[in-house]
Amino acid sequence: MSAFHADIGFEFGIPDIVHGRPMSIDAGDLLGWFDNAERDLPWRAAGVTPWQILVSEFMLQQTPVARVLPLWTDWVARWPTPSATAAATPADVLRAWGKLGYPRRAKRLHECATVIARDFADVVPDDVETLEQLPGIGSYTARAVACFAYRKPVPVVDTNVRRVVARAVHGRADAAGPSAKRDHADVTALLPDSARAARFSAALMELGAIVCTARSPRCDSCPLRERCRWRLAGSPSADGPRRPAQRYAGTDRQVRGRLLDVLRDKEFSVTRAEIDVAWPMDAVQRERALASLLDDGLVEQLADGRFALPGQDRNDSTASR
DNA sequence: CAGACGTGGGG
DNA sequence: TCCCCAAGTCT
Repeated sequence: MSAFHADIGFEFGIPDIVHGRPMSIDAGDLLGWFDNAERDLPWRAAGVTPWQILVSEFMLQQTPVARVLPLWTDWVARWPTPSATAAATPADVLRAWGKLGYPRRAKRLHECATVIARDFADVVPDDVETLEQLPGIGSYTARAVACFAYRKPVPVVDTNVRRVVARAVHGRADAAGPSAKRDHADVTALLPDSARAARFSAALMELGAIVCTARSPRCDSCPLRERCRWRLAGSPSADGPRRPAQRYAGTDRQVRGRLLDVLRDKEFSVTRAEIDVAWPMDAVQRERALASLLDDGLVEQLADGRFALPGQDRNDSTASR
């Protein structure tokens, strides 16, 4: 048993053999599990278009599935294509986004739709390089779209994948700092034949999302438990320093959220006074938050000094002429 | 590269 | 209650 453990040289890229099979993650194990455990998420249904998948990826950035679920279906029914989305005003899009969080994503999604409608004939690009150039699309989202919408065998690395790889392959309690080059190399090495690669990536993410979770992993029901290096090493706890938890209460982010909330709820524009009551405690902070919202294009000031969501319909009785 | 950027639910 | 964290992107 001790000799067994001695063979686990996870400091090196040696493809160790356990029970006659390669170490780390076996595609068959993972895919077999996924066939039964896959969640029935609406954006995975047959007939969902690349654009609609892209919308789900925007919404899922730093946001739990449970909070995206109630929004996505109505959203894609209302704006099924890039051109339909582009035809809406940013204000419409920001309102539909509601309190999903990080409203800049909504703005970028609208910008992304505009570019795709105008420059790509309303067709979402299928290659990572092109996708990465679009507003709001970074390395993860570009790969997710290429993989999940177009079935391309590209590595898709999100926080779930990084955690699963850190544990199962590297024997660490959690992922080290992100490193695109290393992360992609890690996953590329795991990818099975191109026919199964896309589903493998979906399965890897799914495992991290519902089994190999950050807080309390359910190793007992993990399809990788027999060869997971972290588990074989005795599931050691994390060693490195915890990065300080980010505060929210009292931050500019909270103020921005509060101000935007006022604008979302008003049908037309609002006065400076209405902005002020949304955050009366600190005028300096309030002005800073408002300025940043203006700067981000999330809010605009009208000629009469009132504030509104960008592209907001001004045709109300109080609008100046 | 560290820090900003929303929001709310679960342990 | 408080803290952690959830399919990242941009500067």
